[in-house]
Amino acid sequence: MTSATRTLRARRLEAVALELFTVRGFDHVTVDDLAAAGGVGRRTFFRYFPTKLDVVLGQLDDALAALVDALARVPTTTDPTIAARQAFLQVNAYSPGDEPVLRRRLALIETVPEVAARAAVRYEAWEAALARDAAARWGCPVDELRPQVFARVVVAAMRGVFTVWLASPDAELRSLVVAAFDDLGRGFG
Amino acid sequence: MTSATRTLRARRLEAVALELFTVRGFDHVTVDDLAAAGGVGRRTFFRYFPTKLDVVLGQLDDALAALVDALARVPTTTDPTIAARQAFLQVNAYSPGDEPVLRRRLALIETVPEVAARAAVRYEAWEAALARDAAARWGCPVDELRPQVFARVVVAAMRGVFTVWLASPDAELRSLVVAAFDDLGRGFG
DNA sequence: ACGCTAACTGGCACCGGGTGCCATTCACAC
DNA sequence: GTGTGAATGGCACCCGGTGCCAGTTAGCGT
Repeated sequence: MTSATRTLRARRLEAVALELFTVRGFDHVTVDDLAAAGGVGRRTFFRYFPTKLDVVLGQLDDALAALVDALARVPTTTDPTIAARQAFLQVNAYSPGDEPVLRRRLALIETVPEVAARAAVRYEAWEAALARDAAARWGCPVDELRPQVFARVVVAAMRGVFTVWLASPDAELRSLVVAAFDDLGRGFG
Repeated sequence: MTSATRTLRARRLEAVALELFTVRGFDHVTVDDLAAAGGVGRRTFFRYFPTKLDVVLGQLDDALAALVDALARVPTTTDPTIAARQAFLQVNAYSPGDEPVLRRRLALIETVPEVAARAAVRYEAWEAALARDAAARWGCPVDELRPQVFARVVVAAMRGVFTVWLASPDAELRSLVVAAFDDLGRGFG
């Protein structure tokens, strides 16, 4: 099987799974269901996805890679907050056609606690990347309070943005991101 | 069985479980082990703790209640950031004797991904409480961007504080909390 | 002291997610 | 064709979690 076929199957499985999840509800769909619906054996399913939960979060890793990339592109003299803002604006530049899928995904993440939990674990990698970047820009050790807090705070802000965006269909993702980062820059005092 | 006996058993189970977890590692301890070590049936174990994971997070709920309480005590005219700072300082006022236990707990939370995930779910309740409080103080709807971001950001900052505190044995928890909230108030710009 | 009731207990069978093992199949090279 | 390596998927198994139910215990009124 070529790697193109592989990602193809993965995409098929993912699409079918998301469909089933949104229709029947996450925990009323067994892995056997997913495998059968994807025309694949249960054992094979677990070779494509490490976990039932990870089907929902599929491309989060790609997004992380994109984030790291975008951060690296911002000049090292730039302030961490500005840099992070830039990076997130780039990463979240979805084409309008992708937004419905994104909405579905995020809705699942927010609705199903287990999936939310898994997402949180995934976000830790984001936090680590952001902390490293911020520490480099500030010229301080990574394990100091400031970069550690900064990194977690940025990811948290993005979560907040997604929540609000999900709740209000008319809101524009970009402007929410900008507003959130403005708050972070100015401070809440 | 009196409720006093109940919490007593729960405490015993919890203590034994934490011991086993730190010695053998979280996923090399089965629930049967925990039950047996606590001198209790497996089925009964699950009546004390809804999940193996929740054994580690035991008193987080009490802490949440304490937080809500502390927030309610701060005058409504006070700024949300100040109010949250106050509240967290109160909630995290551990007696020196409790710190070792707290350290163990937090270490487990940071080390074992599944536990971290569970903790993240628990923190959502904190975020909701903080968002409600902040919205009330700002006089805006809860579902707006600012309180939503604020709430998540505050919890994130606390997570950062715990991480740093855990990594440096000499650091004082109180001063870290203060420093983190100072950053939030001033902003990172 | 006696029995009644209600709560607590824990065994048992079961489900669903996840893994190791292994025989089979398939694509591709020679 | 034949051999080789990867992908497949069936099978048995482990573990966390739940419903069910029978046995035990604690507390109460009489």
